[in-house]
Amino acid sequence: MTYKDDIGIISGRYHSVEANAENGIPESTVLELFGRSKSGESVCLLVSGLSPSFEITPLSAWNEELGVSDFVLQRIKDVEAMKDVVSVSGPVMKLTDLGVRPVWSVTVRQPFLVPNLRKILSKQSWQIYSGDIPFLNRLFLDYDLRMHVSVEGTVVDRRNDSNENLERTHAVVQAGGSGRYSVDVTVACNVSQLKDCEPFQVPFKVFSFDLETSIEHETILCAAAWIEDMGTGTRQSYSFQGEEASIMENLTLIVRSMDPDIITGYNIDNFDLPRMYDRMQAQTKSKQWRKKAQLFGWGRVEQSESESKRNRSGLFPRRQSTRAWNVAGRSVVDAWWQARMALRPQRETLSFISNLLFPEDTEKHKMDVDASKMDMEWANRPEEVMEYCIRDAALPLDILSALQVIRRKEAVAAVAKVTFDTAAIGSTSQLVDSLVIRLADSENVAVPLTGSAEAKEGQITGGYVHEVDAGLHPWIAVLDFKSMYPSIMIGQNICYTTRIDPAQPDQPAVDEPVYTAPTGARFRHQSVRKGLVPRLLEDLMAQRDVHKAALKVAKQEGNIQQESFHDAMQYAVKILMNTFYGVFASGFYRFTHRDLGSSITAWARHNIKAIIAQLEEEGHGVVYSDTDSIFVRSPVDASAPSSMREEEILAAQNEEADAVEKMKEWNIAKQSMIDFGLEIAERYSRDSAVLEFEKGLSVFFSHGAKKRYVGQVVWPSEEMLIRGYETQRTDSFNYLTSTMKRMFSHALADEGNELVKYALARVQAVKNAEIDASELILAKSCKGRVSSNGGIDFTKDYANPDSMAQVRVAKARIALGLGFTSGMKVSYIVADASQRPMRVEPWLENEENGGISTYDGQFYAERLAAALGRITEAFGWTAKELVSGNKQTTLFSF
DNA sequence: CTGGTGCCCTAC
DNA sequence: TTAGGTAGGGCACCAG
Repeated sequence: MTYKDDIGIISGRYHSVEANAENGIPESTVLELFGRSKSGESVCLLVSGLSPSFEITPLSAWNEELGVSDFVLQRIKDVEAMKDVVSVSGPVMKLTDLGVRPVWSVTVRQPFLVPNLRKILSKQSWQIYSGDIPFLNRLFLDYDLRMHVSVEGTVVDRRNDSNENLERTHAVVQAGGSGRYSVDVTVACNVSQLKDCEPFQVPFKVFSFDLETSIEHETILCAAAWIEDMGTGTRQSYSFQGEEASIMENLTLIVRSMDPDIITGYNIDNFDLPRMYDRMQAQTKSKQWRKKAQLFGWGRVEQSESESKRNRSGLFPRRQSTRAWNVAGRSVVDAWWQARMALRPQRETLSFISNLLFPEDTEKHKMDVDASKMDMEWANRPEEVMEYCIRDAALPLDILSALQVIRRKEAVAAVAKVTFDTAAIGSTSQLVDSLVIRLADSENVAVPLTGSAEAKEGQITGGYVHEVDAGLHPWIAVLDFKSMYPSIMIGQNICYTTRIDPAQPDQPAVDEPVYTAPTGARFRHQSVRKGLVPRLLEDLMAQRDVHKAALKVAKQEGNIQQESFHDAMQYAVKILMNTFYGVFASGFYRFTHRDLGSSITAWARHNIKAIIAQLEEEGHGVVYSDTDSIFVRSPVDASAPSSMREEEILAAQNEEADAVEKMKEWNIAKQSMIDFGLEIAERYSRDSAVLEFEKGLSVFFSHGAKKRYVGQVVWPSEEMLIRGYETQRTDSFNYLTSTMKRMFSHALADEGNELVKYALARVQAVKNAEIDASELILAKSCKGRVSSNGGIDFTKDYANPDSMAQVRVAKARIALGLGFTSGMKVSYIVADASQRPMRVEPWLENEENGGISTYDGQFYAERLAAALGRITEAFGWTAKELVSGNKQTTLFSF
C-alpha cells in the first residue's frame, strides 16, 4: 500500500543492516525518521539508498600542471582495498584550506566505522573532509531537505495491525527497520521519494508530566500527566498513585499509547527524568531489560533488548550532554529552561513563573502543598497533593504555549533546515553548519573537520563603546546600523572561502580588487569569488523581508494563524542571522579563522568611529555609542523645553497660555529631532551599511558609566528606555528596582528636588526596617556539580565556594531537603552584613514571610544608597548623604 | 581603606 | 571532554 503525506520530522537516527546471503540482502544503512504527518498520524520513515562517506586529499604538494601522480593513484587504490571501505570515487576539484585540490570521496560500510578510518587515514598523510557529519544530517544536506518533507512510500506496518506470526515484525525488518516501531504507521521509502515541502504547522502531540517524590526515600509517590493535541487544541489529563512500579508503568503506557512528539514538564531535565531513570535502575537488576522497558521505555521503538542497550536515541531517555535529553523519536523540551531563557525571571519557581505569565489566573499558582514536607503532606492529605501534581503537570503546557516555544522552534528548524530536535536542543553551530555545508557541497568547497582550524590565541577585539557624558541631555536621536555584523560580512565579502592566506601561493593578481580590513586581513572581491556566508546572509535577509511582508498582509486580513506563522519565521531568520558572527568568531568552528571575527569587528569599529568623527565635525555632539548605535544631540534650540511636568501637561490641556506655548515649543523641538534623525540616517547609509533612525529621545540620562542609561522615548512610540541599571538586573531586589524606576521618571522630568526627596525617604525607610522583607529578596544563580555520592560539589565551579552568598544559600536549601540543580537561581535575604562573610538566610517560597526572622536594615540602606547615589549625585547628593539623611555642612558650603 | 580577584549579569 | 562572541559595571571578599 502506498503512503503519501507531508511530515514534520522530530528526530532521526540510523540502523545498520547486516548482509544476509540467504535472503539476498546486501549490507546497508537505513535511516529512521520519526515525526508526525499533516493528517495527524505519527510516522516512522525507513529511508534507504544513502551510504556513509567522507572525503580525502593527499597532504603532499599539489601541482596543477602535473596532475594526479601515479603515486597518489596507487595510494588511492590502497585506500580502496582497506577493510570497511566500499569504494573510492573522484577526484573532484574542491577549494580547500590548501587551495584548490583533487578530492576523493570514500564510501564506507557503516557510519560508525568512519571515526576509526579517519584516524588511520590521517596518520597516512591524508587530509580528511566531511568526516564528522552525523549520518542523519547527510540526508538533509545531500537532498536539500528540512524538517518539513513530502514523502511517498510503502506502508510496512500500522500500530493496530495484528502480528500473530510476527509477520509485521518481519516486514519491518525486511524494510531495514530494527523492530516494530511504536508509531501509528511505519513507511519504507527510498531517498528519492523524499521532497522538500513548504513549512506547515505540524499538529504535534505534547506530553507534560510531573512527579511528587518522597524526600525521605527518593521514591515516586504519585504522578500526573497531560497530553495536548496541538492540532485540535484539546487536552487530556491522567493521574497515578500506588506502588511506584505501577505509577511508572502507567506513565510509560500513556507515552506509548498516546505517542507524543514532544515531552515537557517543569525542570524535568534536572529532576523528573533523572529521577525516573534512577528509580528504574533501583527497581530492576541490570539484566532485566523487559521490566526496565515497562517502567521507562519511552522511545518510539520496540521494547527489545538491543533497543534498551542503545546509548543514544534509544528506548530509554538519556542525558545526551550536560543539558539535553535524548530518546528515540521524541524531543525533550524543558519548560523551566525555556521560561528562564525567554523571561529571565527574578525567581525560577513554577509559581513565580506562573504568576508572571498568568497574573490574573490565581488558580494556577495557588501554593497549597508544602513540597519541602512532601512525605507528611502525602500521608495527611493525598488528595490535595494529587490535585497539586495534576496542576503542576498542566502548567508547562501553558508556559510553552504562552511563550510560543514550539512554533518558534519549528520555525527555526524550517529556516535552518534541520530537524525539530536539532532546533530545540542543538547548539547554534549545528544550525549554521546545516546551511553552510549545503552550499559548500554544491559549490565544491571541501568541508573541514571541527577543531581542524588553528586555535584562536587570546580574545579578538570586540565592539567600540563610546564614553558617556554624565548628566541629562535633551533631544537625542538614536541611530542604529541595521544588522551590523551580517551587513559587514556581506559588504566586505567576509568568508572562510574568500580569505586571502598570505602563506598560500594563490595570491590575487596585481590589479585584482580586494577588500582589506583595518587589521590588514584581505578578502577576495565578490566579482572574483563570492563567499558562501555572504550569499547565505543575503538570502536570509531576503527571506526575512518576504515573511515581514506576508506578516503585514496577514495582519491586515486578520488571519491570526498566518500572522503568527510569518512572525515566527521572520524572527527565526533574525536569530539565525545574528548567530553567524558568533559562530565564525568562535575558536573551534569548522569554517573559522581568527581573521574572520577580528576583521568583522575591526570594520565595525572603523565605521562607527568614522561616523562619530564626522558628526562631531559637523557640530553634532555624540553623547554615547555602543557597537552599532549612535546617540546624537539634535540641533534643537537650546532654549526649547525637553521635558514637560505632569502639571504642565494638564495645564496645557486646560488651555493655559504659558503651558500651551511651552507644549508648542516642545512639539516643534520633537519634530526637528525627527527630521534630523531621518536626515542623518539617510545621509550616512551606504549600500550594505544601512543606518536607521531608530528612536527619538526627548531626554537622555546617564551617571557616566557605559552601558547604563535611561531615556524618554518620544518617537516612534512613547516609553521609558532603561539599559543596564539595577532595574534591569535579576540579581537586584524589588525595593531597589521600584525606587530607581520612579527616580528615573523624576530625572527625565527634570524634577531634581522630588527625586532627591524620594530617594532620601526610601533609604531611611529601609534603614528603619519599615519595609516588608519580601521586597528585599536577593537572587543569584548558583552552579555546582552532582558528585558520585549524590551530593553537590561546588569546588569545581568556585575558587572559594563558601565566600559566595549563593553557595551558602544553596547549601542551606539542600540541608532543608529542598531541590537544587546547577545553574538555578537561589533567593535569600541578608540577615547580618557586619560579619564577614555576611550572614544570609534562604528565602523559602512556601513559608510565612519566607521563613525570615529579620533583615539587616543598615546593609539594605547602604546598598540602596550606593545604587541611588550614583543617580542623585547628578543632583547634588552623595550615597553617604542619602544614608545619613542630611548634607554634610562643610567649610565650603557657604 | 584600598586595590586586586572572582563572579554575576547585562548591552550589543 | 564540548563548543556563538567581546565590553563593561558592580558587588563581595580578602590580603595587606
